Amino acid sequence: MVLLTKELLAEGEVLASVACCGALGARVLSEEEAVATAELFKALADPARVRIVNLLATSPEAVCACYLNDPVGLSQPTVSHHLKKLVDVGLLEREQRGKWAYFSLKRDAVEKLAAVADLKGVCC
Amino acid sequence: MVLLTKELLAEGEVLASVACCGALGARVLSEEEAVATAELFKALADPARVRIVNLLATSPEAVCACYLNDPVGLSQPTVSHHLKKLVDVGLLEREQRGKWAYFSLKRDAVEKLAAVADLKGVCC
DNA sequence: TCAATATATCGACGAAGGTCGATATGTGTC
DNA sequence: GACACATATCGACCTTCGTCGATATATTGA
Repeated sequence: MVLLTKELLAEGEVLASVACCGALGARVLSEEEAVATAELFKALADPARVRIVNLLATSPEAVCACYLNDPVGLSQPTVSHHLKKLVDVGLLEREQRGKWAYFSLKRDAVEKLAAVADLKGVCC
Repeated sequence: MVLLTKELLAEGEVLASVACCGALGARVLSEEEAVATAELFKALADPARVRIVNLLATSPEAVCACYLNDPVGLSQPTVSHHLKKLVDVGLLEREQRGKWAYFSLKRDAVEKLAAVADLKGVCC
């Protein structure tokens, strides 16, 4: 079984789970699609990362990492760890501004997430 | 910090994470909302559960558990374990028909999931 | 070049979770 | 009631993951 993992991707590339997972209600998913879709949800399966995405979603502009440590309430290395996960999965974009790192939501990833999670009209 | 866990819920009640988590892009979430939202995403953060939800979403009617073991490709206890998780979080409905257990997507949970995942118009 | 600051990486630890075989529970049938 | 079958629970194992302190890397400014 071929899985979409870091080992299969060239160095520096993002996981980009959002680019290959299928809408949950559209059709029967292949195993790889199921794994990729789970990967996307897994990125949001932690309160700290939900908090980060929420903070970015409610901000009109990119947010400096230094403004995230306190609201999230975890140590700087841990927040950095979560930010990396969100970037790797393709949900966040990282921009270097001097010594600061700014993060923002990726438009296409956000749309993909909404599409994957949309099951309306399919069930019940 | 008060968390939404099984211990805080009366026996027989579902976790119902879908009933209390907030839309990611609407406003700044409280800690409890962030936890509940993560709980919902966590339910779909596994390929097997994605597969189950996908199978139910692409089926016009409730599906017997006995038809899920093979497509999911895991042992019967493991599939049962995943089904329980999905029911507990409020995404699935369980119906007993004779000796068989039938599962289907819960409409309100599905709508909630779509609402939570919808970030369009907020970011970028 | 050196000091200061922001961020990332490393290593380790404990908790949480997925999986299975064995077994218990529940339901219908004879 | 005894049996067969579907499903759930249990116990154990191993992996993954979140977290932190310590440290490395990178950027700015003097």
